[in-house]
Amino acid sequence: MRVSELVQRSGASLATIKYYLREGLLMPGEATSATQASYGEEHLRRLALIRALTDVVGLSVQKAAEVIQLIEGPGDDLFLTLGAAIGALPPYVESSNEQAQDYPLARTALERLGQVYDPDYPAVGQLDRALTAASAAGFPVDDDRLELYGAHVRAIAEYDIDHVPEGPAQGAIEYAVLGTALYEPVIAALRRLSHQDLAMRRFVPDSATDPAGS
Amino acid sequence: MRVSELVQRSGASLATIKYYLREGLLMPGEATSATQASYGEEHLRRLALIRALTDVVGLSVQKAAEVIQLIEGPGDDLFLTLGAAIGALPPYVESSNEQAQDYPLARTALERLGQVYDPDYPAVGQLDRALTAASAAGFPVDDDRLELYGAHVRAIAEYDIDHVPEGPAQGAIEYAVLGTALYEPVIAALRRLSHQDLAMRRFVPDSATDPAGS
DNA sequence: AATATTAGATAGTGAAACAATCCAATATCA
DNA sequence: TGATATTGGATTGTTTCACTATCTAATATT
Repeated sequence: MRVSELVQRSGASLATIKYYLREGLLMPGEATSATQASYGEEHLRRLALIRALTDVVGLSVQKAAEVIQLIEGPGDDLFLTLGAAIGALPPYVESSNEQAQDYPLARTALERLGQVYDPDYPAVGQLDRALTAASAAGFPVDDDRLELYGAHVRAIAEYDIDHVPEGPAQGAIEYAVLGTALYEPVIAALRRLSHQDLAMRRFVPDSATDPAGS
Repeated sequence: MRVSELVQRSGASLATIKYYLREGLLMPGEATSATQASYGEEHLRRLALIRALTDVVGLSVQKAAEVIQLIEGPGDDLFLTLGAAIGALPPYVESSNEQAQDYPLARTALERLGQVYDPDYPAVGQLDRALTAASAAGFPVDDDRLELYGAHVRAIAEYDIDHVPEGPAQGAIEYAVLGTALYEPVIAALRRLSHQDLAMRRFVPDSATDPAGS
């Protein structure tokens, strides 16, 4: 298909597509002449991925480009590649490429959960920041909460790991990175909706049979 | 304390503090003269909250202002206030203030989970967007995954609801809004770290006693 | 009295994410 | 075959955001 059709089917404007082409998020179409190129279904899927990463996950275009580069041509070290991809996900913590950070809150939390972790893994810094921010704002995560959250999150993570597709490392990386990124908003939304469900059942008597409260 | 001390203790620059004052995120200090005002601990806490909402939760300054307004002076309808606050949280979905949306994916998902929900609640749109984006990018949420996620997320939400502080509605709103917002990054980071923990235990034999793999 | 600080107002800055325009080369259609 | 439309490639413009800087006049501090 030509660009005009890609514009129609993807919903993105021509200017936006050209921009993504320039920034390397979208691969160029197969050139058929000096002024024509043909695009395929993979371009449509890519556009959907870009919108998912930017609009839903909340990545900047540059971070989305990083993630896409990583799942396109993963390095030989699976853990390094995965770590780099996780590091690009929000909330972004600038990696201290010099001295290793201490991350005291994250460390004690992970020890309490009995979890194995690599201190250089970006998510450690992300956890520390999240715990620090919650405390500073007056909502510290106490041990009870941490343990309950940890147990249920671990069950979710186990399901994720159990369903890594077999086959080439490429597919596993893609599943790991995009599954981490794309399912997070799902989990967040489900939690918000569970809050509402529980609150309605508890505080609004007939809500179970009359959701809208009309 | 004077502004200079607030600058020191908060880590924010004077220009930034003035900006937050202008935008209504930070309440003005008590004026002691035409060119002096005194600030207290509540200003420090507020600054920490602003940074938590912007840096960690990922809100824009304007959305953070909305959230702060809502928890400062909650309306008389608890559910409306809560819905408005949730609506300001990312991923931001513009509310269709005209015709009610359909949200087919979210609807079937919530029906399968047997959850009560208000279709006007912003999280419904957020869930739909997240499910749609995941599908379009090639990672649909199948029923098994949905049910497992749903069950564990519900357990987390139950803990949240069980620990709503007693007392005035003001405190409950604040807990609900900030607990929703501030604990989400904690949950996300814990999931990422559980992935790593499980992957290491599964694929790297001695990792349980040698986390860094040194 | 000299110097420093501050509130309040206004203007400026740099990055980000496109959007618009231009040109020359090709397609497409009448 | 000629007129019109589309496209690739490059460049420039626009808008928004989150600050940052500057200025003035009044007050604090030394």
